Amino acid sequence: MAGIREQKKQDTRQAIMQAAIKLFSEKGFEKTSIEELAKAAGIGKGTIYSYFQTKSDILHAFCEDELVCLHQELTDNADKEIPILQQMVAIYMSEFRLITENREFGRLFMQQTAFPRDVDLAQHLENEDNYFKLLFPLLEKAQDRGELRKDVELLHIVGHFYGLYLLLVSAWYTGRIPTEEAEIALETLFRQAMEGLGPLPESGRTKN
Amino acid sequence: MAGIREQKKQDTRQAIMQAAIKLFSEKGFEKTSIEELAKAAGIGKGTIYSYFQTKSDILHAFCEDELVCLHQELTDNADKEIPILQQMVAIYMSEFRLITENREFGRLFMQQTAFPRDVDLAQHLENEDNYFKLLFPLLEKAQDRGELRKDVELLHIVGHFYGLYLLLVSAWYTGRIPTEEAEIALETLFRQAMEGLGPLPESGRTKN
DNA sequence: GAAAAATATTGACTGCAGTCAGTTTTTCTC
DNA sequence: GAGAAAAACTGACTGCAGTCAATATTTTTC
Repeated sequence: MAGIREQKKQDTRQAIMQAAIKLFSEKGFEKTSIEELAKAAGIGKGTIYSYFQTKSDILHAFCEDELVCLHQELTDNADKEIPILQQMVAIYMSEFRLITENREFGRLFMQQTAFPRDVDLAQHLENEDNYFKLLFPLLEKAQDRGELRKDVELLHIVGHFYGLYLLLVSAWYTGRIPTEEAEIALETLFRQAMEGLGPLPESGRTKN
Repeated sequence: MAGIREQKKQDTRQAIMQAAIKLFSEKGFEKTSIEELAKAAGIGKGTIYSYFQTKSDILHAFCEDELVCLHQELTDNADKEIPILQQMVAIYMSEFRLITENREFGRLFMQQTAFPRDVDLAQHLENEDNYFKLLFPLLEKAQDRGELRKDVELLHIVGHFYGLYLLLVSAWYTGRIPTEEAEIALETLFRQAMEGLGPLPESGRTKN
């Protein structure tokens, strides 16, 4: 049977990830060498490269895993009846917390996620699609409740929120938005997105 | 007098930039080594590092220069009376063209610009401030013409547009938006931003 | 204009990411 | 279960980014 080999592969991958989390957290990403990492994981240097293409891939894989869990959890447990604005803020804020928990990790992850190398595209698109699949139902419900326009594609709506999230993270890295103001800033941006930047119609703004 | 030294410094910097443009264009960024670059510029390897902190800084400095010129030119010559939406599309599209002209350059530039390393923060913030100063007058005029809400901070408006621009570039790198659809996509996003994602008030949407 | 101080330049050196030819381990075949 | 085929593992090796102690050039001082 094809059992031992598969099992070992899982174990090795796990060992690399474990060692990576430990060392990256202790010494930082840059200061940890692949050779150290290999030693800590109890394998040879070359082996790492049959599991991950580059050093930062290891980090990225870890973040990706965390995010997938987080998103799944959030969308499963979310209260789907509260206003979509609050739902989106909640989802993106927990992503934000994960990213900003470790400044250095987060930067590499965001750089790779927002502007991925061509080599990583296939993987990236798959992750992104899964992500959209999680958000779409929430947005559809919101459309049904009349909170969102129905004449705009869901993909565009997701994109819109995501763009503003990118801005938030960018502004955090430049120091324009400090951690403690992030949530309020995101809410403000999302509210602006809902209401529009154009002039108020004479009937006044819709709220929330 | 403090002339010869200053002059030489200018010349050397220029020589590095020239050599960089040439080699990066011919062989690509990754394939060009600092040693080659130094030889092409007629200086020693170490000297490069007293002008730029890292290899990608050289690229970044080049892009930054180009963008500063471009923005100045655009905002000077722009027709300040056409709808703000068209103005913003024009400005960001020329930035987009510059970025996407060379995929690899552009990626590094965007990664650095959106999520800059802490070492580069001071420089980055200065550039960003200059950039805002160029856009603010355009937005203020638009507010006066009644095209933009006056109860939203200019910084938030700029941020909003910039976030959507980040999204566009990101979507281009993932292949979700092909080059030829970029302009229409950006216009759509910006229009959505103006109109809002929330439900249409009974009086109907404002147009443009 | 000579000696001293300040600044710029240099390339040999270090450390590490990533490769690859050779070796070991697992699976398949009869 | 022996021998062949396939897959995984390994660490010596390569190439390059970035450093730094030594050297060269420019400016300042008297």
